[in-house]
Amino acid sequence: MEAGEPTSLQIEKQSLHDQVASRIRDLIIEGHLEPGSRIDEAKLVEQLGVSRTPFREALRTLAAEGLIVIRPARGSMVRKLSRADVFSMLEVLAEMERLAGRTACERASDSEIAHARDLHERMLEYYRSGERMPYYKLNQEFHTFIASLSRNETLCEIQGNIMARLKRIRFIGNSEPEHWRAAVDDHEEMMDALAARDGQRLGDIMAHHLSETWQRVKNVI
Amino acid sequence: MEAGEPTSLQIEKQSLHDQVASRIRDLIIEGHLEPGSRIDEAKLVEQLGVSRTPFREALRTLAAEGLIVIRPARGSMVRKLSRADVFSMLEVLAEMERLAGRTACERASDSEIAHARDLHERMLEYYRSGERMPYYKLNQEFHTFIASLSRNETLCEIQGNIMARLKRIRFIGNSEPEHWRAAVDDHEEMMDALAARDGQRLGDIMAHHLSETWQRVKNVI
DNA sequence: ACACCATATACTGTATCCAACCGGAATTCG
DNA sequence: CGAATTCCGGTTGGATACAGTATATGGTGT
Repeated sequence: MEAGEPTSLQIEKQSLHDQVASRIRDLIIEGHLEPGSRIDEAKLVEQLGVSRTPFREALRTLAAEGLIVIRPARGSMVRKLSRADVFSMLEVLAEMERLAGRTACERASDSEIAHARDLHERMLEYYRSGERMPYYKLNQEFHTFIASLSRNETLCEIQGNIMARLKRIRFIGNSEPEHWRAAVDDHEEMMDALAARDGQRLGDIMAHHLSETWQRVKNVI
Repeated sequence: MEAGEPTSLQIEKQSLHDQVASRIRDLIIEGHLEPGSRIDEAKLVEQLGVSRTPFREALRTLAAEGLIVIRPARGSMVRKLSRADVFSMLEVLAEMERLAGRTACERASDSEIAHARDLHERMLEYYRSGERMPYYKLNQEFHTFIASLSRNETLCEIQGNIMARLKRIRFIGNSEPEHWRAAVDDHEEMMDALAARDGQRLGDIMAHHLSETWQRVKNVI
């Protein structure tokens, strides 16, 4: 959701609660805060070296983003995703990516498509050398980039939000070799469709890609 | 502070910032706070009779929802939607409703479809008697209900969020009689498709319905 | 007239206090 | 002896006062 514009010359005059929110987001995504675990306000405030006010503001933000749950007078906890939660997110995300794929083919410039190709090539290398983590990072970037080609701000925002919520789970997902291979094949097809500017096909592949993710992931939860 | 939903026996143990957030949300949606206008923290705090702490937490929530914009050290303002913003939201919303329509046909019970029919009939009456406001309210409820039939929590959440952002604009939208009539016709078709459990068709109509909304609205912004 | 500086007016962040509430433990009663 | 009630500790929620800082405004000097 944040991660805004590195392009603009804007001074990153982020307010403290934004920084705190980003920090906690990372802690959650990277697994330093277990899903379902209580968030000890006093302890985290101590660790981060900020006072309670901006910290609590940050918690409200994360709650609105759906990353944590706040129960009045009982503190907040990292949101634990149920099977149904994950399925519903993937179902929505699939349609988001379908839309992104369809419109990207209409709205992207040639150089942007070339850049997508470049990202894809680099992912291929990481796949061949079996480096999961860099592949995973690039994968995120690839999907985010395709979304941006839709020129649809709202779509980017929602896609980013859902991906943030699912990050840890998706990472777990492609641990098995054959799954990983299938994912890479999908990406190959995506690049074909994008190069041919076949929006319908690209959208279908991207949606299908996520239904495969569900197959991958559903037994792990 | 009339909260409004006495529907379930749910304990109304809402924390203060939630109440404040709802209150401000209503102020924005009902137009008491103009888009683009600065939000005078001190004044609103005074009016609402709360202190700054829950108020600012509420602002953070609304910012995460996209209803207001907070610029560090320069205060917050009601988000002003550009043409592109509205288009992007409608484009996303259309896909959301398409998904809702498609899956609703698979997952809804007969009695739920009957309830949708009931909502539709009541809307028809308001249409015939020309009562815009009650029609509008029921219209919101109708679309929200269809979304709920998808059994997809995430979809409901996002659809609700986008609808909240667009509420004022959509209300402006159907001021012209012929547009209103077209909208009613769409709803008639929706009910047909839902009754026939033709998910593809229902999804298409609902998406098309929103592209009409864009045609309605685009000149007003 | 324009530029620059000083002051005023916010908004942001901190610290502290008190009240309300949840959960568990101890006590009491059946 | 078991169960319900009560009490208490710890945590969260809300209010307020205060300090720091950035923006904006207005005035002054060239």
